[in-house]
Amino acid sequence: MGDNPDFRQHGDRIPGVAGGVVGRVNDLSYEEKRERLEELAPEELAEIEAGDEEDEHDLPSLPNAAEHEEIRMRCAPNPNGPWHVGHARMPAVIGTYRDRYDGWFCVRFDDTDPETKRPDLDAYDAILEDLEYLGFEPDEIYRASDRLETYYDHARELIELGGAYTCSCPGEEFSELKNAGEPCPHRDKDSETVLAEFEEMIDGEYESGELVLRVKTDIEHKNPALRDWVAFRMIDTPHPREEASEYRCWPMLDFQSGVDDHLLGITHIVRGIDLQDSAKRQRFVYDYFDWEYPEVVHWGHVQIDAYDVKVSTSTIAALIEEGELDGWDDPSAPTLSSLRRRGIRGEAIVDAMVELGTSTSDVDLAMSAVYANNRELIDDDTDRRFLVREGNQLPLGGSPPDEANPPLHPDHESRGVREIPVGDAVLLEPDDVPAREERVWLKGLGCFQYTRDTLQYTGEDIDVVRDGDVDVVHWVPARESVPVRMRTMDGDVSGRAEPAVAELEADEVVQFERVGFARVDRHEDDETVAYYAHP
RNA sequence: GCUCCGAUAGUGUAGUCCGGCCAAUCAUAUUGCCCUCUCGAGGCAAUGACCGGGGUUCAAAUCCCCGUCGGAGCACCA
Repeated sequence: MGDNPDFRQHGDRIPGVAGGVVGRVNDLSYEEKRERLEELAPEELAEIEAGDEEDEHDLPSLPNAAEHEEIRMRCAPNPNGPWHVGHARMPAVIGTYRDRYDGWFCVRFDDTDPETKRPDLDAYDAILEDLEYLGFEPDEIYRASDRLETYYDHARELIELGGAYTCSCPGEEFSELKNAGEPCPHRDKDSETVLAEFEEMIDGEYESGELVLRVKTDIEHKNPALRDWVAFRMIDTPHPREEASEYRCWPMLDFQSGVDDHLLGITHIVRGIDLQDSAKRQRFVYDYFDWEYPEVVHWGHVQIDAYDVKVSTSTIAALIEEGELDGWDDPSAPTLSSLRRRGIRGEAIVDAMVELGTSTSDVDLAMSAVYANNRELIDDDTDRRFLVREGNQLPLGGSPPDEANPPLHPDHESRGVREIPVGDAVLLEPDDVPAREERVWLKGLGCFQYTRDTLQYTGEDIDVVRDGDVDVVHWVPARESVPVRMRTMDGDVSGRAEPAVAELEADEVVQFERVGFARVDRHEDDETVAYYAHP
């Protein structure tokens, strides 16, 4: 139409004409379409078929991936506690990219604040365990607190390049100058003085707040967030790691992370929008050193539905401290260790995180998506068992069989059947107790009518269920069942299970029929403890 | 106040760069039906979205402008 403006007045007929053609094309088989396209436009076909491979990935391609010999990424957690569900996003995404590009990723603990974000010594290993649970093994592990000398060396070099200055302005005063776009009096110091003062910082000759090293950026930059930011500051509190406890002069994230990303050969940085300006800040350092900045992907925050507690390490820690939660793996804690204890596979979480993509807007993760993934992973392998929660006891009459033999898995009869002794009374969940004179089908056992306070065995065959007149319910023998405490997100539920549950291996995941999936946690003297996963 | 981002069904996502049956993809969710000795699994179906307003154009989810809403940074936190 650009070539033939005369056609424009007939533009509204395009849908009619194109529609017919599209209709005819849609009627062709896949092979016919492919053949026809090969005749008309082989290069288009090639593009489409390349695209087909692309479509198998849930994540968008990494920017300029082809230009790098090896895709190298890092996961840079602050070890201030075990991971919550939201933390799974980073390993899920970069681990998925690593597999896709045959790349590399490391875990680098950015533990450079011994005070405000004080590292928790147990968290280093806890995080690595969480990572293993998710199914990833890092190619390398680093701790920033091992690398202080490297950061100092680069700071010295930066000072010699005239890219940094020591500054003793109180924070508030500097902030005012900065917001006005005015340099502070320390900005023009010669580099010998700066270097000497920086060495004194390293030697611990200043106290917290007395002197910082700033990167000289552009004091009039239109974005105030980028103006002369702090690279090193003094911290009086010793680092909890023995190896790092003597250091007092600590780099800020933007300096440490910027230097490390270069030294580790990181090609792609994935991080949250809270660090949107980090790349812009770090670029000033990169420019001084004449380094090339990695590609950056930013994503928004993840909210997770289904949890009452706020998903943040410090909030969870506080709730544990107050006794609101039993620990990091309490069933209602939004942590990875909790999901693991509930029998949810790390893979289910990873898949859900990958499905979220890498959009810069904030996203909500629906736990139902994780549950759906997990159900798909485990359903086929999971044996069925009966658990009756807060059961009502009902005597049996009419000489029912001594033993019931429901299958371990309805879709796999070859796995065999369970052997559940019946006895002279059963427990039913309150909602399942039939009305007077009504019938109910006890799964794997038979049909019963509720008459004169007893369940009378009627001996009818399964057709009564197929006719739709009789509800099918789960049950346990009143006497030979075993006590179970099932821990759920909404609190503990007591119940009784078929006897074999007392013999299950810890860690086995079962489906309590009509209740949901749960993981057997342990057997205590008087009860079995299970953790509920999901319906 | 200054500076950056972003906005497609309940949720997430594809499409946006390069406008053209996009009366919009897929998954999940919810509901109904079929199947099943589970409320699980499987099958089928329904529900449900381009933030608003202008502009450009024969044609706008897509490009431009203005709003609105949301997020982020302006830390000696990460």
